[in-house]
Amino acid sequence: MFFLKDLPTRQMLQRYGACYPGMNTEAVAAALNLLRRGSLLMRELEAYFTAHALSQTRFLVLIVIDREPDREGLLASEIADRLDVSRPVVTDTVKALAAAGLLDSVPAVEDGRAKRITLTARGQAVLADLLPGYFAIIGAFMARTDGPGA
Amino acid sequence: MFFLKDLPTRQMLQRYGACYPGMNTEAVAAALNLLRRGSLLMRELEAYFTAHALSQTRFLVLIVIDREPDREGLLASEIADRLDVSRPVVTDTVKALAAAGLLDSVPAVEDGRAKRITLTARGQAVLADLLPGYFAIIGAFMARTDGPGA
DNA sequence: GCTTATTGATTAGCATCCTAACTAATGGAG
DNA sequence: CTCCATTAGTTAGGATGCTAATCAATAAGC
Repeated sequence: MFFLKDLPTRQMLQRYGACYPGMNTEAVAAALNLLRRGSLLMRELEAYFTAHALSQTRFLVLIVIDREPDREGLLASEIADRLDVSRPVVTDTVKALAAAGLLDSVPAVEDGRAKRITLTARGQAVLADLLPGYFAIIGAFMARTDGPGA
Repeated sequence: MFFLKDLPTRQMLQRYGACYPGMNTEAVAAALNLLRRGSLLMRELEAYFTAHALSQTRFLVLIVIDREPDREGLLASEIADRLDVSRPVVTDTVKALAAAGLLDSVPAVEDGRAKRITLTARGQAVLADLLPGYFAIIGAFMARTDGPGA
């Protein structure tokens, strides 16, 4: 998360640019906007998930499993591959979601080390319940911040 | 941080949109791009700071103090105001930066509760050292991802 | 002037991320 | 077949964020 509330003005950046000749003022201004906007949206989404006893990461775990319905569930390592989080995070997240009844985790028959992780009916229902609000928050945020002030 | 590596295609979003009538497909696609790009840049910047014994947040603390040279340092609560992090985070961050010799923290004369936090000469030097690399990472990232594929 | 509310900062406890090290199962080389 | 490298998953320990509760100093009410 990028926590700076008031981004430097173009003027301030140009002053920096004078000191650091290689710097692309426009690119930096755009990047700081990207970071700040992304962080603000992230905060809103995290609050939404927290209010529903989830988190961004837990939600994304549900999503990536739901996204491949032809597969008979995913392995933990496959989830980690699709999600740019470390394996231990997948272990903990899956454990929490299974405890909440949203995922099932059964040993894989073809590989004694692996586990097949699937959505339960309840997991699918929770996902379907959350998506409209998720899209609504995103839509409202973009409408609010996509203008000239952004 | 937004961890989903492969964003949903427009086609997948449109299928979702069919199920959830209120959804603005274009806005959602743009928002997911915003989140993912922001997270990728954040990762690069965090790696840069980690390699220099700092973190994004510690760096921003240095920045906000440096940004107001006319003030005789900032109070911890003023740092928290400018930085959208909780007070305890400021307490810990300032403590760590002071231990590293980058900040000074002296009791405020006009208010027995408060502390005036200033950059040391070393803190200013570290900041000046880090900025060129920071801007370079941002510039490279934007050049790489700002194109049509982004 | 004394009591109470507010404010600056910290502490305590929790959540979630990471890397490094570990266990257990698989699979390939000889 | 046996040994060893690889792979799946977990555990352990550390960093960093949060909220709620606490302590101390200031400010405000009567």
